[in-house]
Amino acid sequence: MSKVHPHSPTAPESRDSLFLRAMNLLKTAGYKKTIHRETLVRFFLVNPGPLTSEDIQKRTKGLDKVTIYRSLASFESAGLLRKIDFGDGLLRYELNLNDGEHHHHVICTQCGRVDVIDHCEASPVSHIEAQTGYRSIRHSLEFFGLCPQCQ
Amino acid sequence: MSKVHPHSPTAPESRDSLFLRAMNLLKTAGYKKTIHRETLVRFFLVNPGPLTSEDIQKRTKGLDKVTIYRSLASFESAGLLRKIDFGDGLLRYELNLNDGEHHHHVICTQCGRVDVIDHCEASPVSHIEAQTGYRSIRHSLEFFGLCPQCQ
DNA sequence: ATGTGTGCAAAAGCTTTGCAATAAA
DNA sequence: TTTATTGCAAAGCTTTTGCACACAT
Repeated sequence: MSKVHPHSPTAPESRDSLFLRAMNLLKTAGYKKTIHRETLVRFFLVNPGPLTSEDIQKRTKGLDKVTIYRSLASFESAGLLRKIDFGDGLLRYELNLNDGEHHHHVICTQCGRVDVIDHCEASPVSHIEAQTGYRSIRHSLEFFGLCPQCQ
Repeated sequence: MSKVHPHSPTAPESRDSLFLRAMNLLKTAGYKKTIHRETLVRFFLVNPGPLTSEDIQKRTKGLDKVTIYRSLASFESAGLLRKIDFGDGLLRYELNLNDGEHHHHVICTQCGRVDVIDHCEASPVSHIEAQTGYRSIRHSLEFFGLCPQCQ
């Protein structure tokens, strides 16, 4: 259901290096190295998401649903993944190995296709902080429309 | 749970006029006038939201949960309300009697307070359309942080 | 009179939790 | 050996659906 069209075909860091870095993040966060976690990390390196737990279960046969949910929670807390909510009742997870650079998505409301928008163009956080008095602000920004194929 | 701090203390249009306009939108959309719907419309005029179904049920005693859900759906389809998703598993609804001007929110991750951000500063839709080929784009943008009281 | 709205109960759907068995360090 | 992880089943939660009765036009 979640077809994802990647934006950056050439990765600057090798997959092996990313894998090691990811496993290290898990270790640092106090998580043990298990076969399932390795499988899931490798899976996300190839399919960076955003993916639902169902997407993941279908494409990594043999993994229990609960194991997936718990792994996703660990990965998020270790900083490997970030959770995304498109507002359709399903949680999605996306690879997040470059914390700094965040991006957003356009979701096709017809077919569910997801594309990445490279540059974040939301209002500067400093501006919102000044206007509202809030601090430590993060934001969630997603676009919805009809993809070229569905128009 | 959803405390909302309004941004615009003075309404340009009288409450009675808004009420009539809202009921007219319902009528135009083919919905009948019922006591519950009138109650809910009046409630939203005083509490523009965003509010969860639980917020609404607590503050309009006597209304059945299912009636609320179905009314909210009618109101949304008639254009009175818009649905908002803060990503916490609860749907919220907000008065939407001025379709044109849309705004966003800052949500306190500690106490749940919600403030309004008047000006939308997301990337122009035309720019996203040109970049992605998507059409009929709408967007969802919410900010999360610590409100002044919770810092 | 006809079709819509309402309320109760039950179902759905995704996500979490409990617990005993298993595996990692 | 001590602590975390896994898998199955069961529970939790919000939201939706079914159906008979009541109400609006």
